[in-house]
Amino acid sequence: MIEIQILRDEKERAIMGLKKRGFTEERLLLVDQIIDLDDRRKAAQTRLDGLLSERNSLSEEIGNFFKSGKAAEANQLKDKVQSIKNEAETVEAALGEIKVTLDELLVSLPNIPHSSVPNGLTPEDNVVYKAWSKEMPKLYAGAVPHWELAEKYNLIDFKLGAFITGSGFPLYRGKGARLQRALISFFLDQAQNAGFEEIQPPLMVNSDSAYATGQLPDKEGQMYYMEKDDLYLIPTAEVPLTNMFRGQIIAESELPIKVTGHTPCFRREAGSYGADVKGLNRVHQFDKVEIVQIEHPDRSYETLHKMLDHVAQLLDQLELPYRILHLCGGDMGFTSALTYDFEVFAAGQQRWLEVSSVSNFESFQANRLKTRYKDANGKIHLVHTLNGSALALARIVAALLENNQSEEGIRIPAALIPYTGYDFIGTAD
RNA sequence: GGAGGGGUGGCAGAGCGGUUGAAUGCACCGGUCUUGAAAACCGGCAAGGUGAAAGCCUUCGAGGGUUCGAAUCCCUCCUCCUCCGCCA
Repeated sequence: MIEIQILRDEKERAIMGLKKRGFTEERLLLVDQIIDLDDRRKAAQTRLDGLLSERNSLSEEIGNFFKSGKAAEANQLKDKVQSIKNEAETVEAALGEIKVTLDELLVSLPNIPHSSVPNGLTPEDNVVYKAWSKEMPKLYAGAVPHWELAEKYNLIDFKLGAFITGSGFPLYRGKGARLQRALISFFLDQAQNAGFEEIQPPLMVNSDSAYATGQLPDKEGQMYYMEKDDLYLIPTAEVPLTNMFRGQIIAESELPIKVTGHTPCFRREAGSYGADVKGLNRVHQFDKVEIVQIEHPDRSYETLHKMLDHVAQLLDQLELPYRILHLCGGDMGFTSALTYDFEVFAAGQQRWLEVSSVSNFESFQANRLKTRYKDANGKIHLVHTLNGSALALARIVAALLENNQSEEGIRIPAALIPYTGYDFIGTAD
């Protein structure tokens, strides 16, 4: 949720930013509506406060009258208080309505894109921030996509997963399952080396948490929901990891706070179809290691780039060709101010697959989370929150299998061998 | 799932209808003292809204109710602890 103060103080920047997200002139009126509504909120609040103040002092007087045995005077004042209360009730109801409307409008407003965010509305408008300059993998003539490799070497059973649960729920087995475990351990170790504290969070969250990080109400349909318990299955570890800090006031000296965690991620992905959803390209359940930082506003962009370096280094170690995209205004998530996507080239399909998304949310999430820090002067400000995938497994596995295939089998990159315990997947397995 | 007892400031812990936003202690910050530190002493120390400020208002797990007035009484929910049952 955007800070109203930003709309007031930096209205021009806000308008410019929202235009990048494809806001029409008509929708831009929202900004003025919000400011106007906030003015009305203040006026109503001031009036209510005045009435309550009056009520409080009269109540005190009544107390004093009773104490000194002047019941008649006390009862007289009671009538006066009653009329004040009636008025206060009316004002309070009006104020309540204003607040509800204001909140609805605010919640519908996405984050203001950073000034560097490219113009454009569709994924085609994303700008390549860092291209792959080295060699692309050269495959032999009989190379195939990962779903065929998975079947050939008995690594992943999509049919069995579909039988047990439904499509989009792969079942990993043998060396396939071991590869999953290896990647998770590798990613977590790397994150730990980079100073992130390892967390194992709950995999279901309540609506307060989903709301605070922006999954609700924006992406309600994206999440699996358990009605009986009013809980959501997490679509990413970002939700529980960021909510660790909901409502907290952190000492400035403790920033940045860095946490990481591996979790399965559950996504309904309603409405997807075609080649996009083949094999591991898009599934309902996949594993991911997420990195989250709570950072001082002055340093958040510097930190964002450090996170970029961290992800890049992981891909280097896995020997996967990748590129970094600077997402355009229209393709960025609702809560993000600046997002870089990492795409890995999957040679068996000859296509780029998104494996990581690294974002700075500035104070947008923090505003809903009410996560703040106290500066040296004792002043309290909202923190900035950032997160990134480091990394998402399913598509990494896809690229790993496809790019390292040969007639004999699949080679495992050196960095991973200590974790897999094997260096090759062959037909003999 | 059943029975009982709790949820108050960063922590501990009073308050149980009328200057209680909240005693007291610890922690923390500033000062005095000291060569320095500790101790001792003095002072400060919740958040949000509004306002230039003084101030005013709100908040004692959450929501609702009673009352002129609620941290204090009533109802609902959440949560924690103890005991019983079940269980990886």
